[in-house]
Amino acid sequence: MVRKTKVEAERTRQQILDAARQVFHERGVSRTTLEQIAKAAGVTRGAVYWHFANKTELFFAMREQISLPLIDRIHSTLLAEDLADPLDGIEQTLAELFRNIQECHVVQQMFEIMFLRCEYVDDFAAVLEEINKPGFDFLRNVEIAYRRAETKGTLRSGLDPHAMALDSWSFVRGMFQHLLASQGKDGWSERIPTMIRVHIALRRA
Amino acid sequence: MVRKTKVEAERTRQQILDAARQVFHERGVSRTTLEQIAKAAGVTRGAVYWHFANKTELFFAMREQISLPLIDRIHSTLLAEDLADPLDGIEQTLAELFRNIQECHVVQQMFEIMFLRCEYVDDFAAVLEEINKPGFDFLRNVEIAYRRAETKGTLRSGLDPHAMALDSWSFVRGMFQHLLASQGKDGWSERIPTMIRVHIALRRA
DNA sequence: GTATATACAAACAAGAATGTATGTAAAATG
DNA sequence: CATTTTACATACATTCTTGTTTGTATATAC
Repeated sequence: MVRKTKVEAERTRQQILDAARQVFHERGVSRTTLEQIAKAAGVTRGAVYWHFANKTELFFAMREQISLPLIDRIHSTLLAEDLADPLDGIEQTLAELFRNIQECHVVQQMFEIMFLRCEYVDDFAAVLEEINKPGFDFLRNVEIAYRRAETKGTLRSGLDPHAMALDSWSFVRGMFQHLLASQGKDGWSERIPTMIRVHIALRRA
Repeated sequence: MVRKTKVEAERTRQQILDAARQVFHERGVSRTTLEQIAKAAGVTRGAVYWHFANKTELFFAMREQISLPLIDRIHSTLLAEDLADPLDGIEQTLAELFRNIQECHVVQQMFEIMFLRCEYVDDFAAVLEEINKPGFDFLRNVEIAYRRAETKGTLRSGLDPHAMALDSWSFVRGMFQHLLASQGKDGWSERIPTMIRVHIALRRA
């Protein structure tokens, strides 16, 4: 076989990452072998071991590549500067988040791997904390948004912004679970926008 | 080695089930070997293969033994006959549900296995549907409770019982995730009763 | 243009893990 | 009391995976 140029090598690296996502999604992380990934990527295990030390490192690389950009996008929308009603900002952010998942096949696969096809033990236990971290950021920012709504008087009086943020966070995480666990069998996808609207409407003045 | 009596055999079967839960929880389902389970149960793989055909069957047996009784308990509380305010019934049911998880070590381990240490592929994909089913039952019953509250006038007017049930379901499922994923590190456990109260208060008249 | 490092493929060695087959002593059974 | 199951332990064969090692053609650096 011929030696590849640097750009070609980078492309096979990407192919391996893509193949890993596919196979992880299909067989579960623990049960996929590097051989399967290599085959799906059209290379041999040699190439995989050249680019990644082992399966764990490959998994982490695959995950970061997809989730990091996603996280950035979310926060920029949530705290957009002075909206007329911050509650609209929250509503739109949530809607956009779920739209992202439903429309982007890659993101959806990644989430399904994270929630349904990965065992968080040993090396992977660290991933859990990395998953929780953006959650905490989200929680904090949503609370800020609710607080702004309180100031502007669009939040129904008597509602505590912190408590509302906690409730919304649970709501979001639950929706995630539903959406992923239902595997698109029930009509979950279509109900989501309505559910988000109802959830926010519950706390409008 | 001596042959055991029937009751003794039943006890080793139970020991294997207990050991399986422990080891599944510690190492993740895919990564635990029957050898590890056997060792933890104080027997050999021979005993495991005698009582169960393979790891999958053992997993299913372990799961059913714990989850079935739990499901029964939930529904009986949720639709308790004519409470003054059905919303109180929902609140109490949720509180009790989470208390169950926090207090019963076995239940907690089982849920952590299901949510964080199991890959839902191939044989295990069927488990997902079994998990979803009691969820649907819960959803339906909560909706009934909300409808009763509407009739009694304790549900804030203008709120749709069905939409409220969906919101509550997401809320519960999200709390599950938080509770299990946080691994008891943050002060989640203590906040839960308050969160439940807030969630229900949002929809009181 | 030569030397060297690169980007893999191919071969190798070793250790699990699984399923099955065999052995066996004691409990059931009659 | 003789026979037959039962409830395992032990041994075996086979298959998978993994990690490493070796080989090599060719970009790339100088």
